[in-house]
Parts: sequence; C-alpha cells; structure tokens
Amino acid sequence: MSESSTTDTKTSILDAAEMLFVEKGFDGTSLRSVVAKADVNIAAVHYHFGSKESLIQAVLARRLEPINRERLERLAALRESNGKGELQLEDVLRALFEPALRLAGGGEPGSNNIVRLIGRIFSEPSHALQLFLKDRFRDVFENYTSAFREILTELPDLDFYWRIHFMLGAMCHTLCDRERPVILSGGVCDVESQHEVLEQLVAFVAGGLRAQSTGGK
Amino acid sequence: MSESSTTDTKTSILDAAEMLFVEKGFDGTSLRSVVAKADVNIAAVHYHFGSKESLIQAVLARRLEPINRERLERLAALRESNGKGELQLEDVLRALFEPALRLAGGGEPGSNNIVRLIGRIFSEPSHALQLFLKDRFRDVFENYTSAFREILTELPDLDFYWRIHFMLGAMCHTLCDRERPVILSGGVCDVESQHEVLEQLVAFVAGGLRAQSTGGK
DNA sequence: AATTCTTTCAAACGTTTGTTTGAATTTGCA
DNA sequence: TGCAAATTCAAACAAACGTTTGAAAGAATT
Repeated sequence: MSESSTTDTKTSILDAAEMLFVEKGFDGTSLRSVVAKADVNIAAVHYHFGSKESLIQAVLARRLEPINRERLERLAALRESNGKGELQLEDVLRALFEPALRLAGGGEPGSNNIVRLIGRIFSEPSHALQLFLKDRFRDVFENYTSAFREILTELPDLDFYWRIHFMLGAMCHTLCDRERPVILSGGVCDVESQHEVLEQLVAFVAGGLRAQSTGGK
Repeated sequence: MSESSTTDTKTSILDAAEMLFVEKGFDGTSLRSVVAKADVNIAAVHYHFGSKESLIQAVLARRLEPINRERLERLAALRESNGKGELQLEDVLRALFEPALRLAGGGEPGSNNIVRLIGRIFSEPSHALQLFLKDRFRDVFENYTSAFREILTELPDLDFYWRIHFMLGAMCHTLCDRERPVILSGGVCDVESQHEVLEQLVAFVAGGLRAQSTGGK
C-alpha cells in the first residue's frame, strides 16, 4: 500500500471539503465540488470515507480531536500546578478557548477556515451530527463543567447552567463569525490578533459568569 | 381576487417552509417537501414568491419585521420615559431580547420554531442572505449600539465592540438552541419560561458588558 | 516475474433538485 | 351574465445530486 499516496488523496479531500463546508455549509456543498477542488475522482470519496455523512464527520474529527485533547490536558495541568489551591476562572476559560482560537491564527492556510466551521456545527439541524458532537465533546463538557462549578460555588444551579449555555454561545459565535467584529467596529477589532480575541472573550465571559445571581433558588 | 384564498396559499407555504427550514435548514429543505406539507401545487411557490431564495427571505421578513419594529419602539419608549435621565443597561437589554424571546413562548404553535431559525441565520454561509439580514437589522443595530455606547461610557472602543459581538453570540445561541440548556442542566433550566430565559440572559450579558476593561486604549 | 491487494478511473445508476410551461380553473368587476 | 385578470394545476424541463459499478492502474508480497 502506498502510504503517502493514500494519505495525500484522503488529505486532499479533507482539505477541500473543509474549505467548501465553511463557505457553503454541509448541505450546500456537493461531493462533486469537493473532488473538483481536491482534483481527485468522485469515487475516491466513497472509497476512503464511505459516504458524505462520514466525510463530514471525518472533517470535523480531524480538527476536534487535537483541540479537545489539549483542552483536557490544559485543565489537568491547571489542577496539578495549583496543588490544593483553587482554580482561577480566567485560567480555566483560557484553557477552554485558546486551543480552538489558536487555530484561527495558525500557520496553515486552511486552519483559519475550520474555526468558523467548528463554531457553526452546534447550530446544525442534522440529528446525526448532533449525536456525533455529543460524543466528541462529552469529556470536555463534563470536566470543564465541574471545574466551573468548583469556582462558582455561590451560584445557584439554575443560574450556573444558564450561564454555561450563554458562555458556549459567545464562544461559538466568536469562532463562527470572523468578520462581523471588524465590520461592526469599523476596523477597531482585530480578529487576526489571537491574544486580543482571547482576552476580550475571557473578560466578557468571566464578567457574565460572576454577575450577581438573579435570585433563583 | 380572492383575498382569503390567496392569503391562505401564501401563508400555508410560509408556515410549512418555516417549520421545515428549522428542522432541516435552508439547503436541506426542498420546495417539494414544502408544498407537500402546505398541500399546494409546486408551481405556487414560484407564482407567489418567484424563487426559493425569495421564499427564504419572505419567511424571515414576516417574523423579523414585527420583532425589529418592536425593538425600535421599546427603545424609543425607554428614552422618552426617562426624560433626560440615563438609560439603564438592563432595560435596554430587555427591550432588545424580549421581542424575540416572547415568540418562543407565544401562543401559535409555529412561532416556537421560528425563534430557532432567527438564531441560526447569522451563521448561515449564504452571502445573499447575509446582505438581506444586514439591511433588515441596520436600524436596530445602529440605535441599540448608540444606546449601549451612552451607558458604557468608560469602556474603550475596542472592548465595547467586542462585547457587542459576544452579546449577539449569547443571544443567537439562546434563540437557536432551545433544548441544550434543559439537557445540560438535567432539567433545571426551563426554556418554556420566557421570564426565566430573559432574566438569566440579561444578567449574564449585563455582567459581561460591565466587566472591567482588559486595558485596551 | 507472478500474484494479490490497494487505489484510481470514466461512466453510468436512479433520484431529486429548482424552475418553467400552457392549459384549466377560479375569482373580481362591469 | 360575460369578460379579464388572478390563481391553480399536472406535467415536464435540464441540471445536479449521492452513490455504484467494473475495469484499469499501481504497489506490495511471494
């Protein structure tokens, strides 16, 4: 088996699909446009991935796996370095946001696009995709939720879970739409500055999470 | 001309399309599935709307117009009732969020779905749709942005615009995904309670907007 | 060199897509 | 009632869709 040629074809398809999914969406992207961009035969998609649905999941898995692995590693590292001390909210937020945001400012050309894709998948209607994501994010969600729970001890459950939800919204929206802040602000915001995006997002979310409870039980 | 029959056909198409767009997305919804649900002839779509793209915009416009009109009215009312006094952040947030959120708890069965659709359109890749939305939201955006600017006087421009962006993210995510909070929280959150959603969202966003600046210029 | 497995390819499969046509039907107005 | 406009309808259009096929080409193993 030609390891390199196989990898090249598969990778070409993944790269092309990734870009087109960002531009046109999953349903809006045809396999024919993918193989045209990748310069491979259309049958190669089904040979290497089996179906369009599986291709979508492969595109996502390739990026989500390292991101979510690093998220877990960084949270574990925070716990270890802190000993028995309390976790700091901003540290946990950075550990959660940065692995995804760094891809946006990363070196490889395509990596900028995938960030938008990751932000968008949560609002995709496909049930199969939602189940797939639930699996991929379970560990990250459980670990970070309990970390936040340790920090926000005084917050009632009701407020806590709502705010986790809002936090995900701010994060997904930021990942998804890389142009709006620049347009809205007339060029003041710089989405290319990974540090700026991260610190602004951390400050906003931390402020939201720490806000006084609305008085729920 | 039979006003009622015409209206009925057009409305049936709009209602059916609205529900299917929520379930399957714009690209994932075929006109044939729309006319099947609406129980009308397929040619009726092009007779009344011209094209699928125009149908999409008509579905959105029907709901967005009253929502955005009420948003502007409520902000104007706030300004008037306050006289020369300062606007209160929470009041402005409620004026912005409630017209959309109220549809979720509204009486008519279909209205629950459209809220999810409104939350999702911002992450739609279609350029034509983005231009359409930019037009529809211009007034609301400009008026509310200047209102927030009056309130958050001490916030640097950089922080201000980023936070407007994050606020939209939390709002869209909340509108878009009506099940996640319930699932995440194991039933603690109640998305059916319009008051609960509104006050939780207002508290989080207000906390985020009021957070200390990260030290930008 | 012969053989087996992997990978690529052009071509076609049947379906479904958005859109159009032209005739039939219904409606509003004189 | 009669005419003209508005609306509905069945049928068909070309194009694009995801998927499959079976043979050709390539790589690895014996």
